[in-house]
Amino acid sequence: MTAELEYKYEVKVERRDKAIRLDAAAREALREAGMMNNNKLKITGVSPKMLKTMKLEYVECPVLDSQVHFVQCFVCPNFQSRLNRTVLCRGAALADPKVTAHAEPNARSGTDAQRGATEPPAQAARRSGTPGTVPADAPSKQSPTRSTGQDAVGRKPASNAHREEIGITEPKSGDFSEWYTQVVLKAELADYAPVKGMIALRPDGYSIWESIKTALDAEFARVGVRNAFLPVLIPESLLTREKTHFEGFNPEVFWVTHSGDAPVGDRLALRPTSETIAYSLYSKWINSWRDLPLKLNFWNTALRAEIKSTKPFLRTSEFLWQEGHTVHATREEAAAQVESMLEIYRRVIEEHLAIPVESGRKSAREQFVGAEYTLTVESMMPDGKALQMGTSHLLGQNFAKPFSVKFADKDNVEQYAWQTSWGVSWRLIGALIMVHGDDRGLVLPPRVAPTQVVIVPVHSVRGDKVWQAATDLAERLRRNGCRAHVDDRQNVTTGYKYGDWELRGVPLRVEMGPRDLKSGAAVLARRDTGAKEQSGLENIEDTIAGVLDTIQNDMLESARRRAAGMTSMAQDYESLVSLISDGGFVRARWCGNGKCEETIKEETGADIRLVDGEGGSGPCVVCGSPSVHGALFARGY
RNA sequence: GGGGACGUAGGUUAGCUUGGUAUACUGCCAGUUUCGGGUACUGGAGAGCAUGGGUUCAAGUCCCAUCGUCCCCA
Repeated sequence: MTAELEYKYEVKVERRDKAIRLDAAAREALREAGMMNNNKLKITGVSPKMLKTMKLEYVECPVLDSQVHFVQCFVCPNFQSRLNRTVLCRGAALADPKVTAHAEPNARSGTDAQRGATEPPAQAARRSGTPGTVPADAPSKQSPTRSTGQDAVGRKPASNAHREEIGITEPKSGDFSEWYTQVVLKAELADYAPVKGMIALRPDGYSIWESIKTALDAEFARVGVRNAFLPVLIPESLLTREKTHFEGFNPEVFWVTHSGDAPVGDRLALRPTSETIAYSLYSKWINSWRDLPLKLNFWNTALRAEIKSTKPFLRTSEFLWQEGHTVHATREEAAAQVESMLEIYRRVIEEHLAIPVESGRKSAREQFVGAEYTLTVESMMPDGKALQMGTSHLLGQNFAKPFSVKFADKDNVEQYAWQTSWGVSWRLIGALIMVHGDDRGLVLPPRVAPTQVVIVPVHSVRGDKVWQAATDLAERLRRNGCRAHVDDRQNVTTGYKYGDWELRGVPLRVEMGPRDLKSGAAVLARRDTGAKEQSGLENIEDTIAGVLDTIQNDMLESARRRAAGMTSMAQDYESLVSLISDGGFVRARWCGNGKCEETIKEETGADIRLVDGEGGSGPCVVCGSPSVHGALFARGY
């Protein structure tokens, strides 16, 4: 009996009438399944407690459809008395549509029931791991259909799905936003944190940030900027001191209102930016012209509530950045500082991140709240939207006055100081991903790549000749100042490794196998172009250094070409509108009037990314009045 | 401001219509095997189903509420 019990029928019990009824078909089915013996019925889906406490009234016996199913049955000697629960069945459910049935009331308890209780057959079956013999009658017809069905519909897609799961499933040219998110997550640059709009930076992501930081620090040092640190909490009174500035940030400020359970007196803001706290301190630190210029930079995070549309690196409620704050004796000197910081940004972004930028001034509408003017570097993303890469502000004396940043000049006359602030954030990482990434994932320029070269030993186990050669090569490369890594994982295949490192954007892969060793060579595979070439092992450090340089340059060049292809020129308003809808930068003349800017914003969604005066003079594209402002329009992030 | 999707093992996910303590893949661990473009086999560990209520003998499944996340359009 045991053997016959492991199969396919599920019997559901409902409360309806007072009787248990099964029709002939159901009885037959149950009998086949061994669930019914004479008038003794085994019922599924009933808890012991249920059987104890309720009157069983109605039994349905739908035969399961096409799935392997675990069916539980209960031996029901007497529905009113105590019943023991036993597991009887396991196996493929088969066959026909529902058989709803009615049968004799009062199935009564019997010795079977007791036996079943003590020795549940199917548990035994389960333990032994036998899937249960399929009864000959039921399955033969359905079985082929079902199995092919499963193979076609279930199995194959499952394995495909797995493939896709590892790599990037969305082409860059498809749903760009989806592609971007996948690259961020799967290349393990960052992950979503439990709080909305916040992300965690993983080692590779942080490493890129460190590269940016290192590059900028070197440039900052060159122009006499030193690093320092400021607290994250800013008292409300300070934050509100410069009205315009505060109003610009107010909606985005996170407030700390309690310490423990006790309310704090003055609310404390989590810094949305540090101007206010910095300058309140600067006023203490600066007394005379001899204290100037004061040039400090702060590497920290800023917090701004992004309630809507957050995106890793591009719009996050907390972001890593640097903010520089300098103080000067004259406006000219401050203005020069603003220029030179912008130039530093341009150079670092192009030389290290290999992203071409446009630079210019923000319109009054777009500039930093509290600034006299704002300079900006902007880049075009492959989806046709512009991204602000960095800004540099001339603050004039707008903050010096409310914060009393004053100094005694050489004539001992008290003067308000002239100030600047400037910053870039981890948005640059977002730009890096978007500009260079491809359908296989991340593509990193060598200068900022956490791993510049990955060496994959082929046909190799740890400790053998090939492995030794790979390890030696890595050591040579490291000594040569190259970030190299040997992927000697034993549990994944070579092909997997290739795909894995491509996803992560490693610029150069070196393949070394027995064949290569024999010929004293290795294969170099470029991430950016996919090109493979053989290289002799002699002086391979130099070859690789050269290839990395080439990659770095090529990436900038190809990004330039793509950017150039996304910049167009509009002579009149109609062409401006149509060009904007195609995406990319559109250069046009603008009279400088905010109303014209507003019109374009409203009708096309594009704003003025920057004004650089290029393109000669002529009529404003909107109002036609004479203009000397050449401007770049685009939709933006 | 508007709209949509969703919360079940580390990840992806089945189950929800027709309530009966959960499916598979992947990843992970151990071992064998493989390795020149995502290897195969065997054996393991791993979730009580976002949270709180309610209905019920019984809730991942039904009802109510709350919280949270993601995406899209302005």
